[in-house]
Amino acid sequence: MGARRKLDYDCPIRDVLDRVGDAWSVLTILELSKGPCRFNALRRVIDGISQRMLAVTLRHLERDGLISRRVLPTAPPQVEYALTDRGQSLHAAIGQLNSWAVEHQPGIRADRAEYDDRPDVA
Amino acid sequence: MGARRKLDYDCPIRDVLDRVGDAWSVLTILELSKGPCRFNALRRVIDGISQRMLAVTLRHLERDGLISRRVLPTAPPQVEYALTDRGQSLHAAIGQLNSWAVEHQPGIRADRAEYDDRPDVA
DNA sequence: TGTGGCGGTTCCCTGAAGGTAACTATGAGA
DNA sequence: TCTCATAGTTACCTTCAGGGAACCGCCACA
Repeated sequence: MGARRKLDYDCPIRDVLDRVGDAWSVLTILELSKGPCRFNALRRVIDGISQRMLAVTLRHLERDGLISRRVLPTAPPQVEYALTDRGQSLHAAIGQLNSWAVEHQPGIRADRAEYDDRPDVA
Repeated sequence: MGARRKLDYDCPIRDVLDRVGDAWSVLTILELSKGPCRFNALRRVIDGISQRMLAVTLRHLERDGLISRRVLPTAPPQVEYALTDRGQSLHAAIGQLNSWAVEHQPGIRADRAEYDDRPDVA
């Protein structure tokens, strides 16, 4: 949140919004919901994300216990990320929100158009 | 979103995240879910919000058809904001997310503490 | 004739988010 | 031997969201 106001008075939903309000976090969770994935593979599939932001995002998600990080004992060591159970459940919750979005998007779009069209500068 | 990337490829959830990812929008919806409220009353009760951000937030919510704006024919005209049906339903969806947050916050907090404590700079 | 509340709008300026690019080490393959 | 991929980290720089303050017209009250 741009506003670093402390309206985070221990409010639980602020914790989740800090993740869910972040586009990269959501996209990353969506990707990982399809199955485990490595760093550069994620980078290639999450269109437009920078190396730095992917690293930062993954660290945040890992810190919150939403994803797991596993280093594979391969030649150049590869790192596999996967959703934890908690991450899965958040993915489900996001799905709920997504359903709401899908259901209401047409109406929202229409209202926006109407709002933008009316010249009631009055 | 700081990133003005166009990962908004018509993705419905981006629309809703643009509102839900915004702290002020959520707080405003939460306040209005208790009942209609006027501008300055909202300002007083939403701790820390600036006049400008309240105006901006209300306009966004109104544009998306989540709240209604009604000018009362009083002496100094007062303006009453209220959740629309769509706003109510979003409030419900936020409630779902809130439940998730409340349920998982202890675990998240614990994992964060653990993550921060371990000095595996290795 | 102020002063205050109503509901905003406009300006400027800062602080933080995030992009870019350079750098790290290791091993495989040409 | 040179180059690529693996997974990051770090420094630098730009952008823009949002805070703060000033300002608006209007009316009531004292």
